[in-house]
Amino acid sequence: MSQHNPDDNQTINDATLHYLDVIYRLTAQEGDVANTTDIAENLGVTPSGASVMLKRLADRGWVQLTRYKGATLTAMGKRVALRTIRRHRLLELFLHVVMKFEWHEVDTHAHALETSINEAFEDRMDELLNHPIRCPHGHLIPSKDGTLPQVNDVRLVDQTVGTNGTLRLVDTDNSDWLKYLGDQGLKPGVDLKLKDMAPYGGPITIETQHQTHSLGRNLAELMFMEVK
Amino acid sequence: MSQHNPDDNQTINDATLHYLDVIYRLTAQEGDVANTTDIAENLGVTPSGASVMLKRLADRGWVQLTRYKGATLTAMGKRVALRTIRRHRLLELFLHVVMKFEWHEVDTHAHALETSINEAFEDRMDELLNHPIRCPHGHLIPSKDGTLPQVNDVRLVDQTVGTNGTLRLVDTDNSDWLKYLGDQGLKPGVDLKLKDMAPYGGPITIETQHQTHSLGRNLAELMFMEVK
DNA sequence: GCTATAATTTGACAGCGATTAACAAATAAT
DNA sequence: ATTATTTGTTAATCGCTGTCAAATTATAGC
Repeated sequence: MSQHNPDDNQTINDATLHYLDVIYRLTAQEGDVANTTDIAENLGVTPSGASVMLKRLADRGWVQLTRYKGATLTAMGKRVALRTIRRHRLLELFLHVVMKFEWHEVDTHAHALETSINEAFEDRMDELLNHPIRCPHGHLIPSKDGTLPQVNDVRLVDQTVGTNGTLRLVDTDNSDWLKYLGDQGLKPGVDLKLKDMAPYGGPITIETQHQTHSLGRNLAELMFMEVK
Repeated sequence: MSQHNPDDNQTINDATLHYLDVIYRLTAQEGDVANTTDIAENLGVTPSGASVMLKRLADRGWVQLTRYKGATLTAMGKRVALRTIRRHRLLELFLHVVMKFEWHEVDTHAHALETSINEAFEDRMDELLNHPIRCPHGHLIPSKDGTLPQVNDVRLVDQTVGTNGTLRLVDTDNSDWLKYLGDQGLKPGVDLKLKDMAPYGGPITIETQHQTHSLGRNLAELMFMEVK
């Protein structure tokens, strides 16, 4: 499509938006550079295809490219990426809260829609959801001007045994893992206590109101909490 | 976009879906043929562009083409078109009822989204809206197997003065006209009585519960009612 | 029936986002 | 330091949907 957006994101096409989105996510930590292979993988295209496209995006001013090194977003690219991410996360929450999709289903739907909605739709979701700051997984929703809310999320695995707090973010879009965690009641908002951390990458034991859970390190590493 | 639909409408691309949609609407009355210029106009492309694309659609089996005459849909094309129309109309109603958009705004939004949603989204809207049979303008929503509900809509201008009934359909997507009629309270569902029809294409006078309206023939011709 | 006009199609080509195959640079391993 | 491996780029090409200009067909008027 795809160019039927009634307004804004003016004439930026779907492909560009998806590239910017992916590059943004791959360079989320300050100083990071997104490499061609990762970008290609995230978009489901071949590295050579991504390479060609990245050159175009650089020519058009969205991307800062260092040959054989990788890509970052320009200020302009970042602004557009944040707008897409805002729409994606608002969509995820909308799909979950209003349309009653499960939290592990919303990413796929949101992805398909994020480049088709316009500003009025974005604004309407924002109103209906009462200006939320997080998607169902806990990711922050950028404001329209591209700023992110300030929060105190810390990695579960960086805390000491005995820490109390509230689960705030599960940082993955892997549908299977999300379904598993959701079935256990481990979604943002639950209060929990860190009971045990086995050494050498062993499992983490956490306690919620109702039960005790033992999680592999890979899953635990995705989880962020706000300490009480 | 645009090919990010998680499922179904398998790999039929946006352009194809929009062509089929337009051709379906231009051939709604039995026996009609859609001519190239009209199709082009409805899609915002040049007639030559439409001509090229129509040839392709014919080669791919969506369209029945008679050179220099016009296009109709094949059974396959009709099935796909009806699916898109179903999604469009469900979206319109969803946008109106759930997202609180005005009835004259929904067509544009629905158009942008109709090729991006998947079957799960379609089904969910259908459930949330309780399996509706009409969009906000009164157009019928085809079922998933492509059948249209049976109704008794008749043209207002074909009735005799004194007829009572309920407004059921306003057959236009012209946003200005819709806004005007909506502001007058003339939306599907209102009861009305035909008070007067001036001859020679003159205005039609109708009475609703609260007031009397005088409408030009062009507007009146868009309106369909169910006679009491 | 012939001609003027309108509608339609064809041909040549462009832009975009992909692909594959061949080549080049960077990096790690010995 | 040289080689092998991994990663990235280029060149040629494809499929898709368009454009414009020119040629063709249909249609209406006389």
